[in-house]
Amino acid sequence: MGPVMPPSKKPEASGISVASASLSHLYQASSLQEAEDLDLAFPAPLALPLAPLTDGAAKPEKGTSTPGMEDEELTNLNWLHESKNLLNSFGDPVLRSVSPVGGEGGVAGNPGDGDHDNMPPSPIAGGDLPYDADRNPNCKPPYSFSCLIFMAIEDAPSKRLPVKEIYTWILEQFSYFANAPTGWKNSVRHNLSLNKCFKKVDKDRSQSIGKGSLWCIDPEYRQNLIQALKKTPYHPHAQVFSTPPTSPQAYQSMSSPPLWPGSPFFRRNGGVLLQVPQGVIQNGARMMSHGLYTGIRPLPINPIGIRTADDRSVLSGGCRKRSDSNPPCDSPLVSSDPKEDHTYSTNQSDDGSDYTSDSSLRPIARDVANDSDFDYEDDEDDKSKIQLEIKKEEPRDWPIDTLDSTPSSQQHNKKRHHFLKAKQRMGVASDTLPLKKRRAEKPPESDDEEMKEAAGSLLHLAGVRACLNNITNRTAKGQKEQKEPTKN
DNA sequence: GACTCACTAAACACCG
DNA sequence: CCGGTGTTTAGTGAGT
Repeated sequence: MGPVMPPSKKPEASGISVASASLSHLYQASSLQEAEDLDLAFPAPLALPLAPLTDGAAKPEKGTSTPGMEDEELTNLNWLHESKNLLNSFGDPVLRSVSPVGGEGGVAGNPGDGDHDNMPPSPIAGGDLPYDADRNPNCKPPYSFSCLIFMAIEDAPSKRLPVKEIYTWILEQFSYFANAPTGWKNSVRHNLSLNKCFKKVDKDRSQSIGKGSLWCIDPEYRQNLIQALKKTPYHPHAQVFSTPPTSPQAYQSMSSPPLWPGSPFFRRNGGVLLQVPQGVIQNGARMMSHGLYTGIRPLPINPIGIRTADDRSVLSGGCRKRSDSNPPCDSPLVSSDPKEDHTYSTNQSDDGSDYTSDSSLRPIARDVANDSDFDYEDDEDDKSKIQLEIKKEEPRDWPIDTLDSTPSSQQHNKKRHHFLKAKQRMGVASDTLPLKKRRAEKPPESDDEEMKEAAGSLLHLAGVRACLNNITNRTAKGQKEQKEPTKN
């Protein structure tokens, strides 16, 4: 059922330090069940009853929590757990054979797009129909290659994979590629080479993986990939946001679960991806995480299904790889140079700013990654470390609208505009402005509160406020009890 | 229409 | 020599 790691070698640490206690357990849990057996995954209780899990995974019991976790983490894991429940209600095939989201533009595009007729056509290329994994087992994954590679690598215990195993992982997770011509492999290699997010690890002499190198995620851009991943697989149901279901049951009856939080990759990793940038957590996800309806994802500002420039830039701009030499961070690996540019990747963020060449503009991931020898694998509590680091170096203007992508909807366009107006009223730079400009325009201290308000405005516009209030009231007590007394 | 982005295709070099 | 891997360039389609 769940994703299966290729029966391959899992190279031990060569270039990279490995193994954190908690996080590595999360990573190494080969299944959700295992992760939960370790009491690591989805530790936060839910305040409201959810449908029973269908995969047999134990639902965290009310009142239990993972010691040492921050409340934000807990609340986000709440969100994760909710998502997991939701996803479980849809079954695994959904995760493996999802339809493209948000039209053709940009989403793993091509085999299946028009001119490549030997590919199975995308059954719902327009993104207007709910995907149906049963009926369309070979529909195109909604993930870009960047995301696919990212997931593959992240899914590996060592966080490094040779390209061949990346192929394998993708094939195992998405049957779509089994029937696809091998061109996608070229795309994978192309992406590995050009995308800054991916770095080549110098092969350990002792390792005999055959040809090629190991590839890993550049910690500097990991957050970008996470962002990209979060927004990529989203199902095109505008009503998810416009008219939130009034009950968990209603929500679960919806045919458009958020894929990302419950993806095999995500489940395997026990919610690690919830380490979203602080701006997201504080301004949106945190609020939303009190809700039960994971379909109402944090700050669904984007018109659903539309991959905006912001969206795309997360994949490319922040994650661009320069062709040769050197890593900017202390990452052990490597063969990329964020100081150079590339034709395919201009290394611009959504705004056109180049935060690879301007360290001050780099996303938080940089700070996390560059913080001495930060390695998301090697610290005992690196998970919380990440949270803490993110807290410290919040990318204030981490585009909030990078959270979602589902098919375009006028309603959501309107909401987005409302939100932008709200932000403007509050003096917050529009997220449509280039990152540099936004940073320049923003008052350094107040934006957090402003963003919270903006988030609130948006949520209100999205019609989820009432829902939130309900949930918050109901869960406030329980969450209070869960919080660790010492934070930060 | 310009620009940006993700992607495919192809060519080429390198290596085991 | 062959095949896999990695890099680079060109071109396309889509969104902004």
